[in-house]
Amino acid sequence: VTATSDKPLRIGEVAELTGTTTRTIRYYEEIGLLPVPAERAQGQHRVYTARDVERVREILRLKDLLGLSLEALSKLIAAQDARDELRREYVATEDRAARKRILTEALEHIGTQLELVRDRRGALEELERELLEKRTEAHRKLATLDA
Amino acid sequence: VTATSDKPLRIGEVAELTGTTTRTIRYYEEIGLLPVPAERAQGQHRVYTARDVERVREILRLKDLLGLSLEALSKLIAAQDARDELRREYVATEDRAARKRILTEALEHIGTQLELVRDRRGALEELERELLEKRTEAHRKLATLDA
DNA sequence: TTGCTCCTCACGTCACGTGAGGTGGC
DNA sequence: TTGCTCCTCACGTCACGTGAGGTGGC
Repeated sequence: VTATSDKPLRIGEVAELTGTTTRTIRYYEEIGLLPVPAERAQGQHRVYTARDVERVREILRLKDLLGLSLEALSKLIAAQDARDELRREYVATEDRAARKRILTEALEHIGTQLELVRDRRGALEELERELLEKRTEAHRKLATLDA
Repeated sequence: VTATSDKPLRIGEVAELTGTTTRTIRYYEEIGLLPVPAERAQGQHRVYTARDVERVREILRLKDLLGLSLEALSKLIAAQDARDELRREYVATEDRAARKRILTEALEHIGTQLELVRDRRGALEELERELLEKRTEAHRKLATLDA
C-alpha cells in the first residue's frame, strides 16, 4: 500500500487513499495537525506526498481506535515530530549518548501508546465476553424449547 | 455494582455513577435515547432507577468502544427495546413458536454486535503489533549501542 | 476548449460544555 | 431557614458536512 512511488498527489486522491474527505484534510491543516503543504499561492491546488498520506492514516487511526480528541492527538504527534527532528540532528553527529537518550524517549512514548491500546482492548474483550455469554444463554434456551 | 437497592436517584447521582455529566443525560433524554423519567411537572426534579443507570452505562460504552453515533445507537437500542417488549408479551403466553422466533432474533442481534466488537478488536491488535515491533526495534538499537 | 477537481468563504450540524437566573427538596 | 442540587433557556465549541460561487490544471 505504501508502495506508491512518491509522485505528487492532490487532496482528493489523499482523501480517497485514507478513506476520509477533503474537508477533513483541510480542517486538519487549519488546526495545525497537518503541515501546510509546500508553497502555493492563494487559490492554487495543494500538493501532497506519500508521507502525508501515512500521516493522515495515522491520525485517523489513533482518533478512531483510541477515541482521542484532535487536541490530544496534536500533542502526541508534536512529541513524535520533536523526536524525529532530534533523531535527524543527533544521528547525523554519531553521538552515542545522544542516541541512547533519543531511543529511551522513544521507548517511553511507545509505552504510553501501548498502555492506551491495551486498556481499550481489555474493555473490548470484556464487552465481547458479555455478548458471548448472552449468546450461549440464548442457545441454551433454544435447545430447551426444542427438547 | 448493580447491587444498589432500587431507591430513586437524582440526575447528579446517575451522572456520577456512570462517569458522565448531567448535561449529557438530559441531552440523551432530549433526543429520545433515554426515556423521559416518570411523570413530573415542569421544573421538578427528574427521578431515576438502577435500570436507568444500566442503560446510560450501556449507551456510553457502545458509543465509546464502538465509535457509534447516537443515531446509530438509537436504532440499535430501539431494536433491543422492541425485542424486550415482544419477550414480555409472548413469554407471558407460553407460546413455544413465538419464543423460538424471539430467541432467534436476539441471536441475530447479538451476532451483529459481536461482529462490530471483533472488527474493532482486530484493528486494535494490529495497532498493538505495530507498536510492539517498534519497541523491539528500539530495544535492539539500544543493545547495539551498549555493545 | 471542455470537464473535472480544486479553491475559499460561510453557514449548518452533532454532541455536548458552560454559564445565567431561578426553584425544589432533604 | 439555609445550602446544595436541580431546573430551563440559550449561547459556545469541536469536528467536521454541505452548499455557493469561482478558478486551476490535465
